Amino acid sequence: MLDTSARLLKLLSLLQARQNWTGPELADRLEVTTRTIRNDVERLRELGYPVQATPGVTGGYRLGAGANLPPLLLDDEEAVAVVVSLRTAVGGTVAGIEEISARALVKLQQVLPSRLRRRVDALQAYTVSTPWAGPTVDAGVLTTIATACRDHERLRFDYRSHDGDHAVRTTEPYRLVHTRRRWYLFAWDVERDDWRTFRVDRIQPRTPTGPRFTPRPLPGDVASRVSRGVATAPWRYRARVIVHAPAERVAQKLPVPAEIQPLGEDRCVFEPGSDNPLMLAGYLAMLGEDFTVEGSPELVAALRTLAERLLRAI
DNA sequence: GTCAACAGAGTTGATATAGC
DNA sequence: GCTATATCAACTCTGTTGAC
Repeated sequence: MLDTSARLLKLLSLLQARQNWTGPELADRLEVTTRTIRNDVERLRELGYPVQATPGVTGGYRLGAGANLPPLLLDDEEAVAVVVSLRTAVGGTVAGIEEISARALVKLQQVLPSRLRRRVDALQAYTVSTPWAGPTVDAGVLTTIATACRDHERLRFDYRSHDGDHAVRTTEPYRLVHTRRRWYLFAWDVERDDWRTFRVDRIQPRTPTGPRFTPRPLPGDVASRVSRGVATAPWRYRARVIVHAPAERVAQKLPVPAEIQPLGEDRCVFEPGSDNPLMLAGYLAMLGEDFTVEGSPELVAALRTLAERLLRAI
């Protein structure tokens, strides 16, 4: 049997690991009687931990949210994951949390056992992330949206579209999706009566949020839907491109999911887009497959420019 | 340093009560 | 019927103190 202090920590760890425990379950885990569990729960409460107890058939003990964050007991894997996440956040795409993340990181590294510190250092030393020069997202905006998602409250915000237009949108927010180094809000657009994806760095929420709404069933896999939405965003330049290769092979070479339609066994067609025709030309050149452009004189001109530049290079 | 006495804390069992 | 809460009493363990 563990001594009292060790058992209290173990009990706290169990309560943090799972939402609901019955007295007999905890007693079994800690090799004491349910009476002792009750004493220990009482001690945790005296120490400020909000242990909630529910009587009845579906009853049990659970650790509630208190006024202050209680000390968290992380196992080895969880501790490594938190440190790596904090290091990523220090140089991440959410503005305003870099310094806070660094402070939390210092605290955590101070108490990290040396065996775990070695693992974290190894991960840090042998992984490289490219610096992000794109728009960052305000942490406060992200928190406001996430809270509205959680509480099922309508969200009104000023939205700057890709062509610079400003509009006020009223949405029922559902999910925040992080893909391709950008944050997106997946929401039901109340005025357009349809699902929409919004870039969070273009959102300026109007507070307070509300009123509350009844959640709708989500239309399948939100992450995939957002990825597809990003790939088919309203680019300034779009082109219909026939690729002389099987659709499966082309799909494997594309950096983002796209709607590809097979044209027989050896050809397929898709419609890539970009705000810059030269970038679109480079993107198609890197496919490593023969292709034919239909329409889009801007893309044709960009391909010609690119081809001439490459020829001059040799 | 060792031992006994003592106090206090911790654990357990039993029982009654209340909520679901 | 199951589970948590509250109370009381008995037992065990541990730390402290004082005598030798």
